[in-house]
Amino acid sequence: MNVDWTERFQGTSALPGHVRDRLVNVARILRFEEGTQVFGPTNIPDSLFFLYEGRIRVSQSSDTGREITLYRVDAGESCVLTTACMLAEEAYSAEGVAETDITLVALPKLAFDQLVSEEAAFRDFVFAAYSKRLIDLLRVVDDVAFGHMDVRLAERLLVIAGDRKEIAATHQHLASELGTAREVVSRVLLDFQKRQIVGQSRGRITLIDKKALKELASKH
Amino acid sequence: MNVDWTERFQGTSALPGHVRDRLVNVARILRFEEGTQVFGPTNIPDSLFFLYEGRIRVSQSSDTGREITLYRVDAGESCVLTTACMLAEEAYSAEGVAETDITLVALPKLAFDQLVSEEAAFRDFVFAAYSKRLIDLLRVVDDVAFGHMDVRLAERLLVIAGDRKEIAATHQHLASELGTAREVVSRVLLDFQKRQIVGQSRGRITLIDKKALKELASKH
DNA sequence: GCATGTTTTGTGACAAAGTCACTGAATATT
DNA sequence: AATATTCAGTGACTTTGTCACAAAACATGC
Repeated sequence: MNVDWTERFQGTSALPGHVRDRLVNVARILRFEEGTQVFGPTNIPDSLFFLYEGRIRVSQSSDTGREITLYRVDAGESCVLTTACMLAEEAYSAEGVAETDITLVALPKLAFDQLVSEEAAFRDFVFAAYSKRLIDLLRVVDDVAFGHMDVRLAERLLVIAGDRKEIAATHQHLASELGTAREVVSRVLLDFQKRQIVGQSRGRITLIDKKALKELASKH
Repeated sequence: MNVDWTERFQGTSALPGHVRDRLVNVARILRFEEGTQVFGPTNIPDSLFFLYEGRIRVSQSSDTGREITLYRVDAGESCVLTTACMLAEEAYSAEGVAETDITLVALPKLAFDQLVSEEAAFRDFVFAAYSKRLIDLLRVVDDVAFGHMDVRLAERLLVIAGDRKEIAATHQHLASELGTAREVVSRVLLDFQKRQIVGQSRGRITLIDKKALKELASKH
C-alpha cells in the first residue's frame, strides 16, 4: 500500500508526475512507535529519511548522563543529519528518537543522487534542509555558550506551551531540553514560582504570567 | 591572470577539462588581507566561496563581548555557511574572518547550481562539506554543553601547538577560542603552571609536559 | 482501603565557571 | 625616560553543575 507521499514535501510535490511515480516505487515506507531510536551512533541508516508523519527529536548526550535537544524534525522535513553521517563517516554522538509515532520515507542513496542531479526543485529542498540545520545548530551553540538559564528556560516553556497555558513535563525533561541538570531547572522554576510567573505540580507546569516569561525570553 | 584553481579542490580536480575551463572563466578570484571579515551578519555574500589559500576562522559572538570559535576553513575547503545563509535567509550571527592573507574563489550561484546538477563528483564534494560542518558543530555543542574547561583548554593548546612546543596567544585569544572569559583561562593556566604542565610569559605559552596535556585532553 | 515501590521534586553543601572591579606588570609609543 | 596601552593576576561574588540524600506524589498489588 504505497501512499503518494511526494505531495507532502516541498522538494517533491513540484516534480513531474513520472518522477514522482518512480520515487513512490523505489522508496520504502517505515513506521516507528513513539520512543524508538530512529538513528544513533550505533544505528546509522543507509538512506535519506523524509519524515511523513510525526516528530523526531534529535539530541546529544554526555557520558555523565546529561542530554541536550539539538532540534526537532517535523513532518514534511527531511532528516539531513543521517545523510551527513552517511557521507562524512565520522564519529558523532547525536541520536534521533521518535517523539510521536512516526511514518518516514526512506530513499536509497542511489535514487537520492539521481534526484539531486536531475531535479532543481529537489536539490533546493535538500540544500535548504541542510542550511536550516546548520542555522539551528548555530543557535544552540549561542544559547549554550552565552545564554542564561532563566532566559533559556522561559523561552523553552513558551515554545512548548504554544498557545496553551499548561505543560506536561518533568523538571528532568526540561533539563534534557536545555542540556542542564535537573536541580538547576528545579531552582529556576522555584524562583519563577515565587515570582508568580508559573505554577507547579508534579509533572505539570502552568504558565501564569506569560507576559513576564516573554519579557524574560526577549533578553536573548 | 586566472590561475587554474580547479586542481586544488577535491570537488573540481576530477572534473573533465572543458568543465574546468568554464569554471575558471565564470569564477572570480578574490584576495583579502589577514583580519578582514569575509562574511558576517551585515555582510552576506551572494556566491559560494572556495578557499584557495589561507585560513578563515568562523566564530560567533555574544552581545556581552564573549566569543567562540566554531570551526576553521582551510585551503582546499569550501565555506558552506555562506551558502547556508544565502539559502535559508534566516538571521544568523556567525562571522568569518581571514586568519591569514587569503585567496578565495567566488562561484556565482548559477554556476554552482549547474555544476551540482551536472557533476556527481562536485555534488559529493559539496555534500561532504556540509556534512563536515554539521559534525564540527555537533562537536562544539558537545564541548560547550558538557565539557570541562581544563580538558577543553588542554585540547586546544595541543591543537594550536601542533608539533611545536610554544604558542603565541594571549589568554583573551584562548578564551575566544573556547567561548569563555579571560579570567577563566587565566585561572586554568595558572593551575597548569603550578602543576608544571605549561610555562607562561606575556602572550606566550610553553607546553612543558605535553604528555600530561594529552592525558587531560583524552578525558573528553 | 492500605502497604509498598517508583517517580518526581526539594534541599544543602560544595565545586566549577562566569562576572566585576580593580591592581600591577610587560610592552609600545612618544 | 615618561606615558600610554595591552596583558595578566586577584578577590569577592553570582550562577551553574554535582552529589547525596530526604520528602512528597503517584502507581501498584493486595
